Amino acid sequence: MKSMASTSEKILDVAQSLIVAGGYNGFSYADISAAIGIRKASIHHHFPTKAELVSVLVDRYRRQAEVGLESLRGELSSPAEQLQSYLNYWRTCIRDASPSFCVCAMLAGEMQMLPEEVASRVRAHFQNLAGWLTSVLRAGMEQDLFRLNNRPEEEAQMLMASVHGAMLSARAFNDPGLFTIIVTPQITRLLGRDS
Amino acid sequence: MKSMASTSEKILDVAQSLIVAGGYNGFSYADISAAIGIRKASIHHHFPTKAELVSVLVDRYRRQAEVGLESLRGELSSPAEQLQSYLNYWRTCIRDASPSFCVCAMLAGEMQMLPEEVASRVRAHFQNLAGWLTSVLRAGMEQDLFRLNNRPEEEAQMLMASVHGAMLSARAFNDPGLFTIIVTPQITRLLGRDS
DNA sequence: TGATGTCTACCTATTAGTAGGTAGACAAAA
DNA sequence: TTTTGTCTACCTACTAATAGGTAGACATCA
Repeated sequence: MKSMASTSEKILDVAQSLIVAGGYNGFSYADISAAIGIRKASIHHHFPTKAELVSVLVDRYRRQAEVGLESLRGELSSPAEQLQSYLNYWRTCIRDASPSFCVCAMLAGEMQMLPEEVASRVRAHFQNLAGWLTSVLRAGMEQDLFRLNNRPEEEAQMLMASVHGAMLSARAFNDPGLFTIIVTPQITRLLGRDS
Repeated sequence: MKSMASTSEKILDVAQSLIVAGGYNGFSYADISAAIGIRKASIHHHFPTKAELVSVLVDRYRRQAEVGLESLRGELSSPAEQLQSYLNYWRTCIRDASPSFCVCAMLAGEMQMLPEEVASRVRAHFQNLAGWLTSVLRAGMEQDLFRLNNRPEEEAQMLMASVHGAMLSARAFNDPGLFTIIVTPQITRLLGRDS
């Protein structure tokens, strides 16, 4: 009973890895079909249109992200540890090339030509993530763990941009380690003063 | 004698704006054809294959960027002003939605499925930009204008990631002002201590 | 029985790219 | 001076492959 993933979940898994590699226009039903050994028509049975497939995909991604981030927010760990865990997640992903890029970050680049139903979901993820980071930063500030030079919501945007930019650079230079090099000093900066 | 742009340059102009909007797979010869009122076959006359078209496009972009950055390096302005000018360029672009995104940053996201001839050129641009930022930061450090917490080449990577991430966020939130909000504090940080 | 999932077999539109030809500019040869 | 050839830029008309999507038959399972 190793992987009991349903067909529709397998479809979403493959679609996600294809989007991460090449964006919305970078994959087709034929690609998915070939990858999991099922006919195109069967994929249409589960997801009538491409826009719907990607919408469901982003919904699933958002749900997983929400759960993941929420679980970090437990009383167990300090805001500093929460932030570090978030970054460790991506560091591991990028090193192991599992999903070496955030689906929503990828789609955000194509915002202007995405079906509206997809675009709005991507926007929503960005809002969620910014919100989570803001609340963690604010908590850390109130506990005197972080010394912020800007308002928490601004520092959250800065951090989010660093993370996404670091993903891009790691990919452009084909150097997973670059992610850590870029992102770690930003945390160091929040924690204290000097590196 | 307003705009005497040659046909091939018009093709590149349109292609560039289409790539910025939707990436490599986000445009077709038919799109360009419709945009400038010329037949598809005529575009193939100028650029036999899509990979070649985009390669020439990236070459042109790199040349322009090189010239632009080089002109900032004149003795006239301090490293701090050079950095500021670079950011102002993008701030204006994003505000006016001209090319509201760096072509190479867009393509870097699709790295994994780009024709090799294109991918290598995109990598080269990232290298150039990182190099330029490194040398400006190093100069500023030596003149005691910047107080860096990390090695110049690392700070350059951090800054570059911030810029690209800020472009992405500005697009995701559909808020050009976000670019400045994200990027300005990074400069402030380099310049002195407190915001 | 009927719902679910998969299939074969198709459809139309679009993709990148090709074949072959036309009209005009320019230059050298007659 | 005409004529011949070459070149550039564009055209119409096509190709093979792929895109997303549909209709309906068949099987399995509750």
